Amino acid sequence: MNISEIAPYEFSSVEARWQNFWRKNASFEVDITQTKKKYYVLEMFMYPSGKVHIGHVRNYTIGDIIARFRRSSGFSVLHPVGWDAFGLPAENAALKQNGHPKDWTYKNIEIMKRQLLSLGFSYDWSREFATCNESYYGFQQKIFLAFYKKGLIYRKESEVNWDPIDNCVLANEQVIDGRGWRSGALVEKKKLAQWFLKITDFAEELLSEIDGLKGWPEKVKTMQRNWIGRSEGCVIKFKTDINEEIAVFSTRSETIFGATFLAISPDHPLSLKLAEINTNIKAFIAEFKKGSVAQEVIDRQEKLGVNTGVTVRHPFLNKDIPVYIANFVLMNYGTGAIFATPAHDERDYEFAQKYSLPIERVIESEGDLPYLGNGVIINSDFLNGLTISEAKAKVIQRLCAIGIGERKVFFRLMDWGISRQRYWGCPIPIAYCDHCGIVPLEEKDLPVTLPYDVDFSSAGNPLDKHATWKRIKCPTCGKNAVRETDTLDTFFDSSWYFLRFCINDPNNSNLLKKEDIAHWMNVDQYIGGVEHAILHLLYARFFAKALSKYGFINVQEPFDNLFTQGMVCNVTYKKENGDWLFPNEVQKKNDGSYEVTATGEKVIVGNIEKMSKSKKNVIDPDVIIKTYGADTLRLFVVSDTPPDKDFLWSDEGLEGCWRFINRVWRLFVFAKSCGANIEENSFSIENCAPDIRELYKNFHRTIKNVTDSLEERAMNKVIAYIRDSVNSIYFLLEKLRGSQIVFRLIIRDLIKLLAPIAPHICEEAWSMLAFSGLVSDNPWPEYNKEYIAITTINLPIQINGKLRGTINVNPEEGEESVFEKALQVSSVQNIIGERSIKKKIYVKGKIVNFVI
RNA sequence: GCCCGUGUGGCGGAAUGGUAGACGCGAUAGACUCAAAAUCUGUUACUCAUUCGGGUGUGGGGGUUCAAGUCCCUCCACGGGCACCA
Repeated sequence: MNISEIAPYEFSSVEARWQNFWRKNASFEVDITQTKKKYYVLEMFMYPSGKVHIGHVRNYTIGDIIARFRRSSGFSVLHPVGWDAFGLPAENAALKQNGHPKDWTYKNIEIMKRQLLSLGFSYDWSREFATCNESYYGFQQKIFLAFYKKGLIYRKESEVNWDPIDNCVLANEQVIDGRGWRSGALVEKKKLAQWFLKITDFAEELLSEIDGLKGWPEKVKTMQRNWIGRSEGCVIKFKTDINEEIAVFSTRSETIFGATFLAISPDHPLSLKLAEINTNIKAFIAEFKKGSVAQEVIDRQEKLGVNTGVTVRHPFLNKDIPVYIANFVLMNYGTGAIFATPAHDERDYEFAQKYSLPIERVIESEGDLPYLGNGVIINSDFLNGLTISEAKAKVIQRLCAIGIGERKVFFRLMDWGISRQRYWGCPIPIAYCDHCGIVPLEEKDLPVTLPYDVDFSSAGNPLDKHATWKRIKCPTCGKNAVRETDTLDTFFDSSWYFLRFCINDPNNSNLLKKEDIAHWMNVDQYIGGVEHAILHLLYARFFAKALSKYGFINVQEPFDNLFTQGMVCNVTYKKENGDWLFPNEVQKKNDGSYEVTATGEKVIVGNIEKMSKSKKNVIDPDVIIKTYGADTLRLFVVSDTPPDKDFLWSDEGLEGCWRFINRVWRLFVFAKSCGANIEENSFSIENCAPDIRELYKNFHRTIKNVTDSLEERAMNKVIAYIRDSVNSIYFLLEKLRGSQIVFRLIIRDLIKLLAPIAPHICEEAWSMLAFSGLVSDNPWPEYNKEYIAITTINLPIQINGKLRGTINVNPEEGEESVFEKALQVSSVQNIIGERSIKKKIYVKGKIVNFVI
């Protein structure tokens, strides 16, 4: 048989066949009775938006490769799949298409599930659930009640984006340039009673335990640390001339002698009080209240303030300093008040300049103010001459001693607002009774299910407008009451789903069985986008801690290893008028430029950007799977680029992977034609021809390299090593025809090595070559240490650190003998000539270097 | 502004302080073919010599070392995160 005559690989029927086989045989279902060591692989679950995109494919392929690798390495691998199914887009789509969020969501799940199946992922489908399933959110309501009863959930007034025309609350993404997305009205800040989760109770733990997360990227840990933002400082009470105290928080207490004014937040109680008697202040606060709560607007704001007329006494100086209301002081951090030291703080400096307030230097330095660096304290009475840290310690001690200071730690982290004025979310199991107030529902009344018959035709929360749903009897007194009509933030849903996957039958079980959780947790490998580095991962960590504290489970940190994959990018194409074009709408011309295929219009090739619908630089996985098969796509999305880096789509690269799949296919078919069903134990490598022996030994090195690279999740290297060994096999193809046993052994292990990446073709080859069972069930190949031991090396010889030749030596050979051989190399002799050698270096098995 | 990260051929990228550029893409040549495609086999950092061979090269500059892409200092560029947090 001539290898070039082998027909192309018929992926389509093969892939469908094995997908059906795995599904029918529940090949990847697991339970806790298995005696093997457990391994839990989890990819961040998907929002059912309607279509799987290439970014998902990359994420889930990385996960599947790890899952399949661990499985064949002898682990019992839990690899579940589910849907993060509540959320705003379903409501938007329902509005647009006159449909229902529930129908829209379940229809999308069906479509996307079919897509996932067509990629051959090794999921345990028996554990699949969506967060909008009653069994899931019903249990979530139990968690809510438990947290509520423990005081971890509370109700508080909080600001929201309010659309005054539609009379409804807007999510941040519904505010566009400060206006409501539907009405176009200027969005206002409005206070509304909302539910909060006291995540700040766990701030210290959430921060300190980041250090123990050895398997997390440093970058993510840093982001979480910054987000929690612990700062140590001192709260200082200032006496005012109106018989009140103002408490300020400072981390720079050593600069207190430079304090020339106090600034308080417009939301500070004193501000509000003064507003009642001072129209200037009232106007200032009113102006401040306008405008959006959106961060981008706040960030660009100019520093503004108003003098209250109130003064405070400086604690150490015989002087009074004014109190200003300033828009840059935040009520929700620290005490909502600061002492301002313009000489050593940029914001204070800017404010002082604007309002012509005095600026007094208290840290010695040269150059312009504000000065933020280190130095010696000056103009500060008992602090003079001290360093910053000495002064800080001394002044805090003094403030505490005279009873106006207190050491204090504040966190940037704020409590998590969990209520949303939306329909498509988990109902909050609370009743409001005129007699009893806020009453939690009882467990027997759970789940509180979402009504299907809701009206989206007018603005506002459909649950609130529903005729009957919210009217209930009070669980305590039995009188008429109403339900809470807010639903939970979808981050709440995704904060514990990984625990639910541990339960055998998550759609029917009403328990979070401790033994199941104990068996599967922690997640050994979690994989997802870095966009969830802060919120989702922080909330999930918080849930694990809170649920453990209240006895539901016993898990401290849920994710042992975290892997954040890069984005999938592609070039963009535009018409001259700026309209974006899909890649399949353009074609390359002979001169290398592009034109619109249909019309011949000129095409501008734009930047490489993250694939997104709006820029139309998307690739439809379905089309790729149909044209090249799932294995080719899986191979492509992890080849070349390391999985944590951004991946650039290229049609040529994809073609290259398709060629490689066919190249190995031909190899498999060729191997089959060579026959051989000979037992391994009748084989001795010493009887082989030298080049075949070398090939076989090198293949063992490939096994090692592939295994090591998989351990470090470097799929690009895995593929490089496999390709390299395939090349070597091709090189000796005709000789291998006469060495069936070696050939068969190599092919057998090659199939195993490739199987996690391209499972369909490998399963097919495994069965075609009559190996027993499934390749998915077979153990990972092991390498023979003797075969990879190096017996001769090509030793580089350097002169003054420059490569001048090589010699073949045994790595065990003695130093003197190596030098002798090295000096005989003609290129080395030519350079050394008559010169004397000052120093000879031999690093065993590595290098020779002569210094002349 | 602060905190991370990254900088290597035409491109994606390899390289426990020890032969820089594995593997792939692209390019290019040969074999096969009437021809093309596919396939198989070469070549492919730059540069001078175009024969042996030499020189230069991992963002720039400096340093440590027998030896630096790798370690240290410094500057530059790009990417990301946070950003009135007192």
